[in-house]
Amino acid sequence: MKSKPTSFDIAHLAGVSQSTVSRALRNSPLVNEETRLKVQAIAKELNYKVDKNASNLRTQQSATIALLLFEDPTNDDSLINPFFLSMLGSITKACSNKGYDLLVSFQQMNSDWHADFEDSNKADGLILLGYGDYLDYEEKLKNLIEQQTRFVRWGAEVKNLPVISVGCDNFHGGYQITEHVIKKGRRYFAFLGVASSHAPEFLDRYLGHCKALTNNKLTANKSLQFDAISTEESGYQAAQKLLASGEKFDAIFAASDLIAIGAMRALQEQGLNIPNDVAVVGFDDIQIAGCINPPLTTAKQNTKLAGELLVDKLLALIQGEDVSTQLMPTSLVIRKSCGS
Amino acid sequence: MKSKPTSFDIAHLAGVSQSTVSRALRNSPLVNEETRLKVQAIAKELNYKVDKNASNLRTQQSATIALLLFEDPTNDDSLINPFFLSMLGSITKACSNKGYDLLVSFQQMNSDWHADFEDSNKADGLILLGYGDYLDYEEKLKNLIEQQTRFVRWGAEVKNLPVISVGCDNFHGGYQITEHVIKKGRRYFAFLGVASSHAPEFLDRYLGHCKALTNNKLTANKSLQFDAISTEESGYQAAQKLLASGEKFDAIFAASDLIAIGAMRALQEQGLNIPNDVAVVGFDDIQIAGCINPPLTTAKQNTKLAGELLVDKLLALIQGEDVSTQLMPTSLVIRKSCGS
DNA sequence: CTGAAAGCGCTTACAG
DNA sequence: CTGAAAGCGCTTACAG
Repeated sequence: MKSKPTSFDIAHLAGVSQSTVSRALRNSPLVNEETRLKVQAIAKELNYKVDKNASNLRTQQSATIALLLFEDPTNDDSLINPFFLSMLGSITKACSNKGYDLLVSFQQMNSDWHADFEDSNKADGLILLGYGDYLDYEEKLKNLIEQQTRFVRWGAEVKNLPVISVGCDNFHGGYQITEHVIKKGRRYFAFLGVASSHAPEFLDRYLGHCKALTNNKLTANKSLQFDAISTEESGYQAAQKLLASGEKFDAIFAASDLIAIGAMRALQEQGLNIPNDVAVVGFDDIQIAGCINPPLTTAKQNTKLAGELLVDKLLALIQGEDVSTQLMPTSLVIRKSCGS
Repeated sequence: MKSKPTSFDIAHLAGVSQSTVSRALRNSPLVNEETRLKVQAIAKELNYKVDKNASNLRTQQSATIALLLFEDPTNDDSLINPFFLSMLGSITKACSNKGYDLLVSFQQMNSDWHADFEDSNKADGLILLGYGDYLDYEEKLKNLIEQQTRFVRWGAEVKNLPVISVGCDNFHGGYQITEHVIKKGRRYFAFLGVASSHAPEFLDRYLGHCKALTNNKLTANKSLQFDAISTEESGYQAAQKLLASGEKFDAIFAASDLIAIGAMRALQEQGLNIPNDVAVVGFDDIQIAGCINPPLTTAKQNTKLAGELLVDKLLALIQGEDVSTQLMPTSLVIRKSCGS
């Protein structure tokens, strides 16, 4: 196994200095055309590649972004939430379009996040993506800020902290989808999802939901709100509690598609027809949403755009530009689960 | 913005040499307990992190694995195939369990794969994952071997090349699922999927399928095989060709779940009942498979195990150990689409 | 147990 | 346009 060629090997073969090789390979205008071509030809022949560790060490940057994907530890699925998986795909693509590498690492929300700091060392910046108890999370954000780590995150806007977020307009999304179902004639809405400051995104969806109700002269009944985190199982359990409560309802707004899917399973097990007996709507528009029976009406979050925005903003931040938080609109995807 | 502390800063503060700092931080047994604790305390206080570029340059390794995810360019979905997304998740988790970072990059199957070589420079090894025309792909494998790149790949065994693969026993999976449907009383099987050396995995599934037919005294009718790549749309189109062909069939074996889902859409649009009129089975067991209507019977590929095996084998390879190709069994997941 | 020193492979001011 | 040289921040033989 011959060892990898270095720029000195090429210099030797080309009969020039190592400095010139380095310049030629970087397409420096200082280098004579002829010399450059000669050097590049030899480099190609030897299959030479610049050692990134050396060049990064020298230039003090890495052309690498780290993605921190964290999850609520109460979710013991070995599967990652499909919504975040979709974000992961879109971020990966956006990075490669920008010529950046992407370092991916998983974190438990309740862990020490040692890795984030380590990663911040191998990467020029961080993208934070995941879910879990927001109050735990906020603590970690403060740490990152203190470390002067450059990062952006997916989620609701953070008040009182200098953090760049990209997220969806959860309030408006919740408003819009609720209003749609109201127009279909439903009156008694249950909400499945944590609606507290522990889950700001869900809370915003809930507040939009409530606003739509009151604007339409309906009352938001707090006894029809049941906590759930974003898993199918949690949605199933929340729907069972709802059914056991004896409360009257003809519509369910689930804070995420996964919750909606679990709720639908619970309802169908009870012999209830969706949407005739109960309309069900979700949030996210994960890929499964269109394939289940009945297909799920939902508020779509544009993951492709989201990934691009996150990467663009982080790169701008790294360049030292001014960057601001951005809310994206959601779009209503009407399928059969809501009665039309 | 203060610059990052180095080991010299710590040495200065601790009143020891920089060498000792380095040793202390690496928990070298050579260092006095007391000195070590002192150094580590200061490092923690300054929020010092070892510069990976420097240490990697010095040690000539990176504790990083690169994942090359490539796709057939004919698939213009912005979404990644859910099966590979699931593999991505499992590989990411397996890497972090082993203390390795994962660099993810997308490649177009028809591109030059420049990045693979570049990545091989930032990473200790490569994992190849994706689909596309196998014949194009083989050429690239030869290049990698020539570069003496250490890599493992997901897929069918490669003959005549020294390549480590981890894959499923596609032949047996195809056999098993076909036999199950035969036992349900079906006699006329269509196969949707490319069945040629351009797609070795699909071909193996097809061959297993044919073997099950002949072992059960049925004939594999080549006019009931329709090409499809692994997308919903391609499955939809293949099923339409099947319907238009006028051939008689009471069962479809789709080479992947995505193809099956597209085929089901085509059948249902024609008013055909699944499974009463036509049994449909797929391959992979992607997450959607259990949620569609009717739920899809399929041959499950264990992505969690696959990710772990890929990472384990690559790390063994990096350690210079002997590693061999491995086939994993698939497991039959029986749902309603096949008539039971 | 500790320190002085070499060197990993680059990039880039500096001098010509 | 080119070369000699410094230096990025570590790790680790070598000497004590």
